[in-house]
Amino acid sequence: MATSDATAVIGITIRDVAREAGVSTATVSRALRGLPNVDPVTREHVKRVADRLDYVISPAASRLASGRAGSIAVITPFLARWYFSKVLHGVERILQRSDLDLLLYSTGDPSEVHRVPPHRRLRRRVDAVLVIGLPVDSPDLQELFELDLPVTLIGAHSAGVSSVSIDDVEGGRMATQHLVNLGHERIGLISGRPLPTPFFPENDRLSGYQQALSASGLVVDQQLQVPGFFTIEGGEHAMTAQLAQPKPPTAVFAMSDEMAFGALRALRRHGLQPGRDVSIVGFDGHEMADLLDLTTVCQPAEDLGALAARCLLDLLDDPSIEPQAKRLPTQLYVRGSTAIRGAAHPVSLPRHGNDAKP
Amino acid sequence: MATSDATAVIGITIRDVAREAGVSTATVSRALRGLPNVDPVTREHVKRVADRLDYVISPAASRLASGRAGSIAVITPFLARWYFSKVLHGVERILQRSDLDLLLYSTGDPSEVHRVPPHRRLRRRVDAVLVIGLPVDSPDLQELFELDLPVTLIGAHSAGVSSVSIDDVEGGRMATQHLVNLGHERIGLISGRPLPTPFFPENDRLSGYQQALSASGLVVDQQLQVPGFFTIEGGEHAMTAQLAQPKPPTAVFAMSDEMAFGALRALRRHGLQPGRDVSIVGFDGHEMADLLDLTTVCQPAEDLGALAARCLLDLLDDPSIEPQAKRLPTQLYVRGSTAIRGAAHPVSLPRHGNDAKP
DNA sequence: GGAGGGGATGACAGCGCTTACAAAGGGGCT
DNA sequence: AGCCCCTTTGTAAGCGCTGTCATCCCCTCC
Repeated sequence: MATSDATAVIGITIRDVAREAGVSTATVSRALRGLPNVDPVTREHVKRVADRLDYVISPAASRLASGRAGSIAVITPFLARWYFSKVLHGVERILQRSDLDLLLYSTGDPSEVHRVPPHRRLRRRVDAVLVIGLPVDSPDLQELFELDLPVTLIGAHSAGVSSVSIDDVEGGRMATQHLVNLGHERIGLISGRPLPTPFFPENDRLSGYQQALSASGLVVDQQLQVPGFFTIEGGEHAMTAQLAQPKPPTAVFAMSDEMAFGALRALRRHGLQPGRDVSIVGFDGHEMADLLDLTTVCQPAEDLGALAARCLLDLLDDPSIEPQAKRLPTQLYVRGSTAIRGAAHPVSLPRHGNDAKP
Repeated sequence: MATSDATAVIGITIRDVAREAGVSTATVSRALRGLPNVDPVTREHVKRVADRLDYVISPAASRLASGRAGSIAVITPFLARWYFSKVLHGVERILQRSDLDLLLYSTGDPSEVHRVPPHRRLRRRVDAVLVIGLPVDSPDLQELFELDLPVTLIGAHSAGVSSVSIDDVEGGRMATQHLVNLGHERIGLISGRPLPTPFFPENDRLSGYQQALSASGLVVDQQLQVPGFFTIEGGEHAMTAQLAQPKPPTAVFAMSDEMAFGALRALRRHGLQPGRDVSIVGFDGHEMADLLDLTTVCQPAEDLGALAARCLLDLLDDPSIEPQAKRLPTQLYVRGSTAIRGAAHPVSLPRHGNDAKP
């Protein structure tokens, strides 16, 4: 291969800059990368020449020579769901300022059949990995750890791995306690998957739920815990199942806003009014929660992503940093979907949620 | 630098595979990449050896030698908004099967101050570019074209550039015609930005809106066109502004579901009921539209992304393919937020005097 | 004034692939 | 039998950087 003429249309190389600036390629490399031990005058000169020639470094060459991949992978099961897109946004914002490329890998639902296992693709391709909300016991993740790359987990945590998440136990407790405080005693739960996954948000939220109930001397009833799979439809089905019980709950904590939205729809379909007939608390702080007047536990998803990205960048700078699990606070936003138990009337059957004016 | 011992911990190289398989590195390269003119037996053998050694090609080396960047950039202004995250998901799904890396670049709102202009970062770094929903007149995009890379636009179109989008004129017409058919005569519009952008969805939707009105002999009233900036809040403000008019519209077409959601909230805040008092049509097919009983023009966002990715892959395969503008169909979903004008009661005044439920 | 030190620069050998080109072998065909 | 062509394989020259090492030069200090 090879065009021996370096000035060809293909592109300006470091050699062209070196020649033009009257220095060696090594000096150009050092000057442009901000390395120490370069005369400020030389550096300025080189920079100016590079600019004038419109020189752009060849990432491939640089990577090959330096052994660094120059990019980091972001692995997420979903792209179009609230939490994941928010986190990704935060990550991107930070990474954009670094000179690392952001390689996006979506795995799809962990339960699905995989297309290409990420670790296979990641080898020699990235310097570090950011994982959004994948269960730690996922085989993919295990193989990822074996790649021996710096990893930061978002929304999950694991011993010996740096992570950024919220305090899900506290979040679950907060949501449930709110319902308890309103006088509710039969408090249902719309959880994620049927089988709990260790070290994963849903377990912690479940713990918080259980703790809040127990602390108030309430019974933790397995019948009142229905999986909603973190989707709107799932939430709707779960709520419908709750309502179908012989003794339905008077309040429900849904582990995500999207499931809570589904629950709201189920209520509407049953002619029930959120807050008055059944109280609902969500989890996330979805923009739509305000719209639907849903009480919810807000989590700073975008900040989680940004913080995780910063951690990873730091880790890349100084690999000796001990991994640590950082937490960001959550906050309860109380809205109309929760109310004192039996505040207005016992269950009645209005058609649609809209009340008359005073 | 340089460990001369290739079998070092650093990694297995093509040379190791070649030695182990008893062939030359060239043959290994050819065999592994599926190039023609390799004896099937040799190929199988090489593959087996490579597998056994757990060999992974070094992208950097491959890219440097071949001159291909091995990755494509996806540029999007937003990550966490419905349309963009859906499209991105579609793109990712297709690209995952290719051996190209997906580099994610979010520009933020085009009106914002930029961090790093994308084209600066893209040079020598990607083989092709996928642009989601950026106005064609954006300076960024212009400089992008000058990079002379294969480009595919999603949700916009431009002469000489391949693109994938919906028929926004038809979509706007469909939404508006629906309202006309229901007997509405004062039909408001919640648009995107105040100033129209050439070749951009909002202009086409606007055209569709105008066409539908004109075709039915209705007046196109500038006063009834309010920008909503494609956000919930923007939609709410816009709707509020519509209601504050001396002669408010009886129906409104919002150019996105998120703005329509905001409009719904504005209605609620004014004690008005969607469908009965004011009809609202959205645009997108957001999951939440079903929940909120919003009539909307559905667009297949994920399919748009997938199709665009396929186009770009094809273009990369065969650069001689003529750029073409592909379109995907939209579909009107009629729900409760639109109804025959004055079906229940004649139009009541927005501010006060709202009657109770039947 | 000479030795020693340190900052600035240059020379150059790779990094691990790809690919033109050359070479070798194996038929089919005349 | 000899020729030609095609398939398969090997050889080796880069791709455009980085990093080590050597060199040079200017200062400082004794």
